[in-house]
Amino acid sequence: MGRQPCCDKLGVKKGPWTAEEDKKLVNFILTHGQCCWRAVPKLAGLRRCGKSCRLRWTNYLRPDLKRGLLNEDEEQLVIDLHARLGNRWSKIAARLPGRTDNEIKNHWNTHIKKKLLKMGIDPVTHEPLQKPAATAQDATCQENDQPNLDPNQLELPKNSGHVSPSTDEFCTPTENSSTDESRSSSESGSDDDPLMNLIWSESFLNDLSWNFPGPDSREEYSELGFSSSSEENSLSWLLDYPNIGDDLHQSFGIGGFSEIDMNCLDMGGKY
DNA sequence: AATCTCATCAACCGCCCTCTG
DNA sequence: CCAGAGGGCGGTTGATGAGAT
Repeated sequence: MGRQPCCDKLGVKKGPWTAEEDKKLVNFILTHGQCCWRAVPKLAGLRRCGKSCRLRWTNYLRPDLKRGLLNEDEEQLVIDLHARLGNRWSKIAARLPGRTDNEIKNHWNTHIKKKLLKMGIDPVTHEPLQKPAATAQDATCQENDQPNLDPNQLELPKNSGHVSPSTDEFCTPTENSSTDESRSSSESGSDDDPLMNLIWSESFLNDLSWNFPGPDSREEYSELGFSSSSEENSLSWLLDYPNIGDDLHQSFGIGGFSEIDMNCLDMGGKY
């Protein structure tokens, strides 16, 4: 019998999303809410798989997403949760407001895994690594001069003596988020994300002059060659949604705008 | 300046789970 | 209870950018 593919492969576009597609998707969801994903592409005028739409929305377009690297507290939380839950990224993500399973998974694979290995901890079992002989890995571990930790008290060295996370810290990662100094300069905490700053800036919120969607400028947008690889480009059209948060809240009860998030965004009582 | 290597992350794939008729 | 449809999840891949040589 075989399972029907989730979508008709014929004519289904793949690859990076364009600003135009993003616009269509958000426009549709703002209008209709999250309904049957399978029907979304057709109704929204997208040549995409429903799954792809859902993924794009949940991982990228949702307005309640935090951007930027996980800060130390979030990282620590991820490690703790992973020790208990394993690779259940969605469950882990559920405990980190504004973070997606994909994001956490990526961060785990690129940052945390290495960090744990350096500390001599098996990232899979959270047990101390066996040391049959002095391996290259062990050599790197020694620079930490850190004894193998009890997995039940997993704690990163940087965090030892670190005060428990305050709500503010949790919401607005600061410079201390640069746990991986080598990469963080260009993409440090969400505070530095120009896109989100732009979207949630006062001037943005107060600018009532937007008219969605302008027939000229916006429509030309995707033809200018902007690709979704650039957040600024691919999402700047979101500026056309002055009440995006309200709409989302009312349309389908997005829970992401928790009180915490509201505080983080510091929108001066906008909501 | 050009090329190579590595790291990152958005997106896809396919399996599994849940819901519905 | 069963089968099929749809959604969700986790693993993997490929494009891209940054740093090293």
